[in-house]
Amino acid sequence: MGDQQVERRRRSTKTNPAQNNATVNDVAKLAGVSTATVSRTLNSPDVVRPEVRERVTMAIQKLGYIPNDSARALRQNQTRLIGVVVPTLSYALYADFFASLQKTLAEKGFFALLTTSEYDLQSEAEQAAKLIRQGAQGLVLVGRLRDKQLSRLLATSGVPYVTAYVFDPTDTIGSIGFDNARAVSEVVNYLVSLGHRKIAMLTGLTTNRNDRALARVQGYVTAMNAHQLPSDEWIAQAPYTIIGGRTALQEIFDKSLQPTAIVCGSDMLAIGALQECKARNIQVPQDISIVGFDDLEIAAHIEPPLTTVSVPSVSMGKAVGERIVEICLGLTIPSTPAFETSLIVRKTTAAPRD
Amino acid sequence: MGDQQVERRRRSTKTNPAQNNATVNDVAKLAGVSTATVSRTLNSPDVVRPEVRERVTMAIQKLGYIPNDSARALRQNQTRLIGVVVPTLSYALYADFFASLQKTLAEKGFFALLTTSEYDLQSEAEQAAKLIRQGAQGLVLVGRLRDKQLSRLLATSGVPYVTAYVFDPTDTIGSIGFDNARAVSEVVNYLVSLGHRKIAMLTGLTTNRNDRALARVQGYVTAMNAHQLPSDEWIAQAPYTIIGGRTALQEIFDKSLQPTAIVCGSDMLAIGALQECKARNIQVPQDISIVGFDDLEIAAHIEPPLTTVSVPSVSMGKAVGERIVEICLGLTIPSTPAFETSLIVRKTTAAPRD
DNA sequence: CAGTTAATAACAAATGCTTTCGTAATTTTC
DNA sequence: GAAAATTACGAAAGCATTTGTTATTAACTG
Repeated sequence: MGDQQVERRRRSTKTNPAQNNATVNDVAKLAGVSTATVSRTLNSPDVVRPEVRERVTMAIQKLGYIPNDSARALRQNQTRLIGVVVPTLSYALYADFFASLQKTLAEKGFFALLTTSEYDLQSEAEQAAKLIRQGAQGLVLVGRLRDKQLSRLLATSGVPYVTAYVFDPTDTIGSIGFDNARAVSEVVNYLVSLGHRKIAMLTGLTTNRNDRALARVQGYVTAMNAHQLPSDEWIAQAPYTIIGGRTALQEIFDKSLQPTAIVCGSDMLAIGALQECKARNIQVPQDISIVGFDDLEIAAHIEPPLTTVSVPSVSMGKAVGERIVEICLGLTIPSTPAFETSLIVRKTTAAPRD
Repeated sequence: MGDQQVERRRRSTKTNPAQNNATVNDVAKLAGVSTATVSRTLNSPDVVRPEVRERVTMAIQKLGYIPNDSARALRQNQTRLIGVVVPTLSYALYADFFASLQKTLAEKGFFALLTTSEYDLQSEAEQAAKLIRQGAQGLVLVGRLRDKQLSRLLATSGVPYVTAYVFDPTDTIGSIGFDNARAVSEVVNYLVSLGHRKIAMLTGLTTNRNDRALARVQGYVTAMNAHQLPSDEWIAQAPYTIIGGRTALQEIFDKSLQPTAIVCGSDMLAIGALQECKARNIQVPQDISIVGFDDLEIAAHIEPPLTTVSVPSVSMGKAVGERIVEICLGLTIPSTPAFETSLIVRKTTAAPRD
């Protein structure tokens, strides 16, 4: 049997030319130990004699050895990659959420693979599928409403996931968020307590089945009903942008409705509404009260400072990060209660005239 | 020789309990072919007979087989992971940049591993090191000023990288950005042409060696010198926040300086300056002109709309994505010229009084 | 129809690391 | 001082792929 070709093909497939190349084998050879010992010096230094450890460390230094994580991942079945799909990064809320999440993951030795869905559930499903294929060990998603395909994939692949920004009392392990509906209801209650009766709502697009937006509308409708106030006509939709806020408010006015207060599904909508009022010479809060949602940095700094609902993006990001890591590591998992939002009253709300 | 223990330890190390498990082997068995054929149906379908291909595809379907990317990465030495370190995500500029970059990478089949440095070069170095260890095939960094350690690591590891937001004419391959200094010089020139002589500058923190901020200050100083105007005293630093802008402007006023125009290193600083002026009953632009930098969405929508410098974050993100992929794939690489910024004149600039 | 060629698929090696098992060396125990 | 226990290290298997080489079959040629 000719086995003389064993050594023939060495280092044949080198996609990346200038890549670092030292392997655990090179280190072992240089340090005069076995690869097992090199691995141990790296992963459980305490079980290798200081003297040997030193030698190995020197060799690593000298060769500029960097462990190949693909190999480690393959062997340990552990990529330490968490896939994250957020609607967008252009909205500060999600950017902050992700920043917090990423920081938490980093502390645990995990990495975030970030993609955006642009508020499209089908795109979300595609992104998630790609992330799983790429080796994501766990997934973080925003919202609980999702594409059928994705539901199936999550089930069949068995990849654990955590959802953020909505709270599902039936899943206190995998959902971390707050009660969007209740938060908006409280806003409505506050406005009613101020004396408002004609309250409009500006919401983000619900056509693409955005469950956060949907829940906020729901909260508005519920509260209005509870106060026996009309709501159906008083709702306008637009994208979560300043322009969106302006056009949505125009739409309300175009129906000849005369709201004394406007509840917005996001601060950007509220800022747009504020501008539209300014353009029409409507005084805020004297003529119209406006309430935002999210409490972005800018909200406190516009004129007049915006009354809004503060959302715990940062603590949610942290909690989500901890949770998904716990699940991936198979640790025992305490259930998480809903996070709380809080109404931040600034200068865009007041009692209606007379 | 006893080799009866070969089969003893099977499937022993299973870190992740509920993970998908079908391997290429299972698929091969079910389809009645070899693993090689399964691999080929996936990667070069044209070389396998349609009939067989069909059988394999069915088996893949049936088992819900998802290729293990760690194994593929190991074998091909190709992780398709690009590490990205940006200063922060809380600033919309970088969020938009990343969004564009990520989208471009996704189109090429690559993924972004995102971390933030919080404007700290040492942290940047640490993040980059982690990313390389995690298997990043290429790196995207912001700015060209970096920690000594990181420079060394980049050199020894041979991991290719691209820098963004600054342009280095000596490296038209690895640097993609614009001329920060010139952009600010043009702002100064514009203000001088309007008749301004007392021009202050509000800059981001330069103490942590932020080369974008540094270059912007440099551009201000150069232009002021060219016009034989004083500049040294007229500079104040603060973090890139609204509050930062307010305190920085206060600092200027506290020196009893009476600027008629203020150049800001970012829109957030400009918005802060604007607020400070409002608080002091200073009219903008009648009493003081203010110019921002970045052209965030909000800039066009505050009152009065902000004159600012538009930065090509999105096209830069796209170019960076294409470039780093080209490099990783070893493609031929055209050099990139500097991107252009443009001054967007809105309502916060005017000629000074008399 | 024998012989060459082309097309497919199987075999088996190789990727870099971790980890089990075994053993040699050292320490502890009675 | 011999037996037992402990410690430190090496040999080699195994993780799930890809891929160069070889074997098989089918097609084609003169």
